[in-house]
Amino acid sequence: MLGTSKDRKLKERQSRDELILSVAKRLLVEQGMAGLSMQAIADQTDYSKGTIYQHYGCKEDIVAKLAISCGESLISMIDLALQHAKSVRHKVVLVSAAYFINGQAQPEIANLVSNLNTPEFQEKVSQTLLDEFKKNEDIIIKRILTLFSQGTGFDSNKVMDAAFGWWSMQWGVQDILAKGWNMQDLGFADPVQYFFRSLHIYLDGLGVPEDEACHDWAQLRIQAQQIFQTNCE
Amino acid sequence: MLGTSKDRKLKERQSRDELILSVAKRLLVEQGMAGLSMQAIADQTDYSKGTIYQHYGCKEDIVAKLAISCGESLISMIDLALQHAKSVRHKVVLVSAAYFINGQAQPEIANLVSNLNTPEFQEKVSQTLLDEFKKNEDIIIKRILTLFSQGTGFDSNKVMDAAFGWWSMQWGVQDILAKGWNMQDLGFADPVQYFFRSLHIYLDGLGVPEDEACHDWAQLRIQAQQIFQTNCE
DNA sequence: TCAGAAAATGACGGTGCGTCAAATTACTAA
DNA sequence: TTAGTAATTTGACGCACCGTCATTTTCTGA
Repeated sequence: MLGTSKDRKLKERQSRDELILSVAKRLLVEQGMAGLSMQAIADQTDYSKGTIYQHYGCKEDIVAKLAISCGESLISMIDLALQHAKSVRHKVVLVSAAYFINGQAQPEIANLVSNLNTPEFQEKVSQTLLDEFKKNEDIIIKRILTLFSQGTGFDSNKVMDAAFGWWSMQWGVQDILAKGWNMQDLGFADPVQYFFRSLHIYLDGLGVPEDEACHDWAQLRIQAQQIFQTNCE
Repeated sequence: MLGTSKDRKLKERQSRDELILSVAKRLLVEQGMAGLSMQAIADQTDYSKGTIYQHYGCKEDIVAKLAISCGESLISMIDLALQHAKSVRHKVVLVSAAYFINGQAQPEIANLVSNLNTPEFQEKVSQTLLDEFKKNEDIIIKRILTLFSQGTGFDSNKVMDAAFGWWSMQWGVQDILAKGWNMQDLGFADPVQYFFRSLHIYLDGLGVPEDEACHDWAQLRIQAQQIFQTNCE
């Protein structure tokens, strides 16, 4: 009987936690970072500010939590991509596709990631969550390193070069998309398409063998969505 | 006599403007974005808040102004790079070097650039300054487009691809450096070196002819600093 | 039913932004 | 020189948000 009461409390706490996160997410989607205030979350959850603070020590912790779970869904998509594709090139391209599809599924959250790396943010967010967030980045880069070290014959230096280049390119585009940087004005109608073309150029430079299965983004997109569907429903 | 009085006022205003910007810059360098408050600027300039607000309608405008002048110095460095280098590859590499050297000369300011592209920021900053900022980006991307269209034989599509890939890579690394993303933990000791290696790989993929004059970053750095010295003294 | 623990609350102090009526300074013309 | 006017400067004020904590409310188990 004692257990029951504790269990119930735990469940209640957890469901409230979910409520907080979902309200935070909605606020973020509807009003952006500026609209995300602890008071607003309190109002919309019908709890008081103090109660919210028992779950998260600061606004930044909430944002971090959202970003972390977004990162987790990305990782699981990446894993599916790596399982599915055969050639190295196909794998790389599908991993990038995972980024875009994950980003399109929850744009507001995916865009938070770049905030997490600012000093102002890191000063405030709790160490635990920051570590968790960094662990996700670590996992992804490790996946990329193994990806490039298997089946290419690259030595370890070249593997690093390859991973770094991919990483910076991916991050660059991500940020370009995130900031809504109007590439149209600069003459780039569809950044994602340009990205994939550039990525292929980079892979050419690395000497990664071609693979027709992954040259067209429109096609790849459908392919990727099928692979990732477990995460998209 | 009437003119003199007006002139004096104009000069006073301008010198105060410079004072405000220099104080803002110092605050930014010493305490980061968090330490940059209108009150702090007022205190340190010995003017009142109201007076500061006659120069800049909001904090964001000040940041924008700093970022714009940083962008201008970058552009002049890029122009020097383009004048100086002969081969396409050398030009591209020197332009990237300009980014790094400009960024290292004034890291706190260079890192602001990514802030300017957030929606929160753009909501607040004045349209005039935002336009000016965007014009700088426009200028740079145009330089890159001409760079890739001259002496390569690329058709206009390939020129766009080339420019986009370079742009995203450059921006990706810039952000990685800006956020102090500890690449060391991930195994990348010197991101800038990795970047240049990746850039060469990308240029290889594009089919841009090799040029020994620009393969080593340590060497290139010295070269670049000489070219840019007019901006660095 | 009730005492004591646990949890929720929101008023409060603190900080920063941006405004604006009042005070100060500068200018002009007699 | 001086009185009146225009321009400029000032900082107190209203507002919004953060994070805290004494008080109140709810829960628990005897």
